[in-house]
Amino acid sequence: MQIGELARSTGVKIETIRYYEREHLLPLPQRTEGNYRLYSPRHVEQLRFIRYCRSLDMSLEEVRILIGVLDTPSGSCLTVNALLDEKIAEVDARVNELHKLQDQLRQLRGFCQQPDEVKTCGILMELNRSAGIDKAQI
Amino acid sequence: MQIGELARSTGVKIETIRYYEREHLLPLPQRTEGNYRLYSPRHVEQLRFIRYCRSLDMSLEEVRILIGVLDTPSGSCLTVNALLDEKIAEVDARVNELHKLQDQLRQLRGFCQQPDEVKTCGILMELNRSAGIDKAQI
DNA sequence: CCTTGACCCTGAAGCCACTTCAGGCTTTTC
DNA sequence: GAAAAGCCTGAAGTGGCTTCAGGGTCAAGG
Ligand SMILES: [Zn+2]
Ligand SMILES: [Zn+2]
Ligand SMILES: [Zn+2]
Ligand SMILES: [Zn+2]
Repeated sequence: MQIGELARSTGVKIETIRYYEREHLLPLPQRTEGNYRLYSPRHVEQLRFIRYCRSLDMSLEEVRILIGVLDTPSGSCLTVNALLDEKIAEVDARVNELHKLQDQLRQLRGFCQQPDEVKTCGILMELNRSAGIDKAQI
Repeated sequence: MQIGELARSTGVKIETIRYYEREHLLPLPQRTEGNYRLYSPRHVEQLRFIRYCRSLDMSLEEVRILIGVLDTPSGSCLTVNALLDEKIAEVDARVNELHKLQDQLRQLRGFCQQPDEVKTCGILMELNRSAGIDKAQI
């Protein structure tokens, strides 16, 4: 299976696959006489694993750790649990931030119901006012 | 006011201030004889405006647009409204994504109550299984 | 007068996770 | 035998900064 087919069957761009190879996240594939990469089902599996971890918002460094853990099957999985707990905490924190942001943005949007001139626009006035208040608070 | 004081009074790092200058987000300051930057209250205001917009998750490109709008006070503020609407939609979408992610992560975490060996860890097994299922779905 | 230390300067490179580009080779198809 | 599709490499670009290397400026103290 060459790189194009791997890309199609996983939905990962060719350049990304080569990038993962450079980053040692995918084992080096065999090569044809013409120097084309040749992948095995094992590569497909590992690439999917990487992408699934990425879809769970893990960094490549974290994926690297997980792959390392998988390669020592007799070790303990404490690392994995810790990694997940941290990730969960991060996501929770981010969601809270974004909830606040939603409130702020909606409130701000309310300051200009119908578009007027820039110099009287409630949004812009409020942006300037809030920037000033931040000043006072800090 | 030189750059250090500006940095202290706004909580923005010196390097970031210089970066904004390079990016034409802050007007060029005056210089002393020794080539030190000299800032006016106008700069303080604009820097705070930038940081406040950034705290609302706007990109520097979007901040640049807002600054441009502010510089033509007789124009209409349609752009501003559109920008905010788009931003609100983006944040809403991201919150939805993260909610799903929270569910996934918590469910995944549940697969390993107490740490066992890597080869029997429910989390790792589930990660591999899910990566495989994604394959079938696509 | 000289040195120390705080403060400032520039240009370049590093961060992450890719993406894009330039320029060229291999294989398949007509 | 020539075009088209596929593949190769190495380098640079993305955003929003941060960090680094290698300096220059300025006020205070000895
Ligand atoms: Zn919610
Ligand atoms: Zn308005
Ligand atoms: Zn939920
Ligand atoms: Zn476990």
